[in-house]
Amino acid sequence: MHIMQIREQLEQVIDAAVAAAVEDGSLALDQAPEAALERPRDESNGDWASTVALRLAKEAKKSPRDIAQIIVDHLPENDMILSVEIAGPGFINIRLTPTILQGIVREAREVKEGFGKGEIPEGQRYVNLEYVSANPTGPMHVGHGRWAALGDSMARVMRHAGYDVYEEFYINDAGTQMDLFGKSVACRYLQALGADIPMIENGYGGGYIKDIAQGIIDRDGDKWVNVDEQERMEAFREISYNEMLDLMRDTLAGFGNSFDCWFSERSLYVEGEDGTSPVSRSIKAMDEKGYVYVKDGATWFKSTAFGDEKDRVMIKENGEFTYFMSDVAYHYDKLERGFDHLINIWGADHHGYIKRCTSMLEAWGRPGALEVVLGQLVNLYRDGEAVRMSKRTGEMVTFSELIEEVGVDATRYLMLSRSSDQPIDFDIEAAKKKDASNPVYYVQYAHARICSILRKAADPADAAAAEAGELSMDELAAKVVPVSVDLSPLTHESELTLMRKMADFSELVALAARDRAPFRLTHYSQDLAAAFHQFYTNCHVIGEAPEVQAARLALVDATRIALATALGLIGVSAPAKM
RNA sequence: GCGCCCGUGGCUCAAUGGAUAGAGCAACGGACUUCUAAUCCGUCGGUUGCAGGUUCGAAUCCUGCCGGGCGCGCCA
Repeated sequence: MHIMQIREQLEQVIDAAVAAAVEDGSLALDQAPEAALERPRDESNGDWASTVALRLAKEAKKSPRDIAQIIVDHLPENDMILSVEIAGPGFINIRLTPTILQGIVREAREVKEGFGKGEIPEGQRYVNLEYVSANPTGPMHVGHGRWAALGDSMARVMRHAGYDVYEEFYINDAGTQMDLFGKSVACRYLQALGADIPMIENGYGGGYIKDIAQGIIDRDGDKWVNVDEQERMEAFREISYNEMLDLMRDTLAGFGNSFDCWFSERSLYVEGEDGTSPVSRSIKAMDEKGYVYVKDGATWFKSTAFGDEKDRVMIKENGEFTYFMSDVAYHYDKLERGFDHLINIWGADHHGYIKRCTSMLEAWGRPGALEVVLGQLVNLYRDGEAVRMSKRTGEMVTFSELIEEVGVDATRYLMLSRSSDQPIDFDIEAAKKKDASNPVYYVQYAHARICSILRKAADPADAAAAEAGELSMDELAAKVVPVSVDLSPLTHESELTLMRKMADFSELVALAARDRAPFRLTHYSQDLAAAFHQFYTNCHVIGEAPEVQAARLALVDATRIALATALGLIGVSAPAKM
């Protein structure tokens, strides 16, 4: 039986019991209630519990415990339920037969990395997920690292749950900031070649600007000194832009991100053969609905029509476009590209920007199409001391430096281990520790232990092949124990606990996807690892009676698959050895 | 001032409106001649910021305070 079916089948059993009770007059109800099944937090309260009796008390005019007893008395025959008991104020606690739980082991081994996959109807929508979108005027900071981890994991989790997700990086390569960037580099260039000039106002002060300038000197020498100022700025702007973009691509690729698209803001202003651009088309579409007007020489979007606190300027009095104009065109372009749903991950400091953006989608007749996930910021510490994050003084720790020092796995795990609406205090020294205080190693260690068992149980030649990388763990496991092995020996309490935890996986993935909350996977992977470590302590595998050893090997392998899949969804590696 | 987010053991965090609020770290005490001790077991630790309200039931929902973070441009 498939995991997702357990809940559904239990619901049917409860529904049938209620219907039977109504049928013979033991319960008086106007309409059929929900089965109200949940997973009790405390295992001693069973595998599943229904609160239906508690909810029905008022309508049925009986005490919850009496109702529960009536429902239990009417439960139909079935092969899933081992035992039922009424507890507390009227909970109906259900314990599943070991056979049902053992089915999880077989399923995991059959579907492997597809374990826990879902197909929710909502997921049929084509989702555009835009995140990081750092300005190409400097290296990424650690906050961007959090969005990189969050966005990537959200995409993975949502895909696993059945969504069709397209990952996009928006490059803010238009506007005055880019010019300032080019001017800043030009300034450092001239200074390095002996010019006694001050840094421009509002220029970029980071040390990397000097590095870029020095790179230009190394390549081109002083050939830009006597060039027209505007021409020099533009040339330097483009050189620096490409250098920064390459840097970001490298950093993100090294972190495990893979964007389907790097979208250039500039492209929004480019006219096609028909003489229109996303900018012109987006305004036109808005205008046709009556939400555009001109006042004081500027062109406005009437966002107050949708509850925004004030209308927003798209084209300034002087004819320049605002940053907001780009976003109007950008979101319109996404719709034109056929996305059904848009998700943007933004830093919490952008929350004041949300209303005007959701308003534009409403103006185009697509209310609700834009969803903004706000992430709180990252506070960096080193041994408890706050690390200053000043871009101006160049004192900041960049994202790539952080990855280099802490490592991808630990960085990802820690970045994802808190809900995105909570700020993270990220301590670099704590993150580097490879001991019990660092949960990522706890989880990975469980996986490594499993692989070790499988190698030990295997033919020495196969084990050697696996260590040499010639045989995958899936292949090794298949040789060690067949999928069809008899699982009935798996009845030890530690084994049941482990299987119950695995049975939670698909619902957890669906929840994490629905709530855009990949942090649940970190908690889940820790729980699963804990269940395995306990099993490991309590149940020996190799050297047990043949049928017990075989069944336990299957269980161990299923755990490996579940752990590797869970870690994979947060982008953390599952090492075969530690 | 207005708006958004957040207050849970000493620390870091959990808990689709459910049962006795759970884990880990730290502290203390145990467990390796046996598949990896990066592990396991136990003890200690709480008026869920405060006060009301909603209901069979509230850390969770509503209102008001207190405290913290962020935002309120024809900037990007």
